[in-house]
Amino acid sequence: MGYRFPMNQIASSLPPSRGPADHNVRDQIVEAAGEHFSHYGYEKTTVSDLAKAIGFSKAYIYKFFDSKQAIGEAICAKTLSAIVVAVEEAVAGAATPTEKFRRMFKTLVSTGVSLFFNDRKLYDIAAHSAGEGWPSARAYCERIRQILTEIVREGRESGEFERKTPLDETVHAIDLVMQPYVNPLLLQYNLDLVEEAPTQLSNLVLRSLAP
Amino acid sequence: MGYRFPMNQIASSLPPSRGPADHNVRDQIVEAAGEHFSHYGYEKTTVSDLAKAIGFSKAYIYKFFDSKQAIGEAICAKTLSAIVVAVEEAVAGAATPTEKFRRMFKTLVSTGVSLFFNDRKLYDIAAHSAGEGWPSARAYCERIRQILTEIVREGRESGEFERKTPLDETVHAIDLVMQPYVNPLLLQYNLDLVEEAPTQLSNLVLRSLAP
DNA sequence: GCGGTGACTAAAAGCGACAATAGTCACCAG
DNA sequence: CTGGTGACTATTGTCGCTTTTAGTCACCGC
Repeated sequence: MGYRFPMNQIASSLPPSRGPADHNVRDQIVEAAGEHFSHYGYEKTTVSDLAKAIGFSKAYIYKFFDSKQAIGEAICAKTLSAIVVAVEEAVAGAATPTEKFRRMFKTLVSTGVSLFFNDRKLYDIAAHSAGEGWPSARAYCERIRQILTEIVREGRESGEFERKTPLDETVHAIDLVMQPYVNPLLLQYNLDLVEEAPTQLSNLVLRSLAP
Repeated sequence: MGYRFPMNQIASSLPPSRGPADHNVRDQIVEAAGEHFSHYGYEKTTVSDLAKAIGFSKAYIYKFFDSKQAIGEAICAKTLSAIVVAVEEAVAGAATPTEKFRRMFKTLVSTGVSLFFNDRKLYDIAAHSAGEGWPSARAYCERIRQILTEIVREGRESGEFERKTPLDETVHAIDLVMQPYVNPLLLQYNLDLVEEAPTQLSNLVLRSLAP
């Protein structure tokens, strides 16, 4: 039996869903939710709306999801996954760890901001998710940290970055620096810094990584 | 004629007040506001409450302040000044620029957090102020940046910090790093990081400043 | 003029009745 | 046993109304 989520999707540690994992109807729900949430927002779409959209009763939806929030989580995970994918692609296209880090940071911010402006409703879900510490948001931050760790590790191995400080500590500190731009909840308060921050902070971080 | 605010107070660039600058009644208003806001919060205290507390009519208060918000600003400025003073003292007690920076960051966070837990009502005003970009909050951030600039400048002169990158840029980047812990609006979202962040981030910043 | 106010208004907060919604459950069809 | 639902409830949101509240102004006593 396959895992509950498709490959590059962010998997919640404790999936708050029920019913069969891969089921046509489940996908239909997620799809309908994606459109409705994106159009009318999380609050303004009722579970009945989703039921109507896929031609089933509201009660049937609860065979697949524990709660409306669980549906929100699924959408949120999908949204955040898109950012992760963008970051992964940007990183893959860079040659050196230094460049990887720069691109990672920049892509992270720019996709986040673009989500904010082009898909505000979905962004709001993500922000809310981060604020409440939902698994989807946690998993997202965790994934970003992993990518970061990989970059730093690679940089250390190639001798491009210093090797004195403990890896975990370094990564954690850099993570703290990026946090205000990674976390959707915080990003919205830093929109005015979004132009300068990635470059300036990348410079600072990279200086701190110099061997 | 003296300036509108006592020496180590944060002065708004465009003082949104009216009436004589140093007037007994003005001080009484500020004092009463300090107590009421701190006790019952900004929203729950009415201007009439303040008037009653000092034994004058509500209308008279508006001879000294443009609006309730202006009174809020005064209180906010006072509150934030206290943080600045704490930071200045901590910095003054340190020998090297490195140590000054460490203490600055640490004091900033710890006084901010202590404000959050011990004077929540006042903290909320400060957070609101920062969110709305009131002059008092701007001035506070500006003052923090000045102190930071001074430390970096001193460190550069003494050869403790690198001198290659432009001073402004360096300071700005460090400022960005500290922002989530300086800005009361942001600090409240980072309370769980408050233990580790100052040390970890200080380490990172200082590594980036190494000559 | 200076120190001070009550009476007014426009806008917003508070409130209670009512409607919409999340979530459950017993039950039905094949 | 799988696939599916209508009818129910407890909670939450919303709407219109009343009360408060920020802010003004003309005016008073000295």
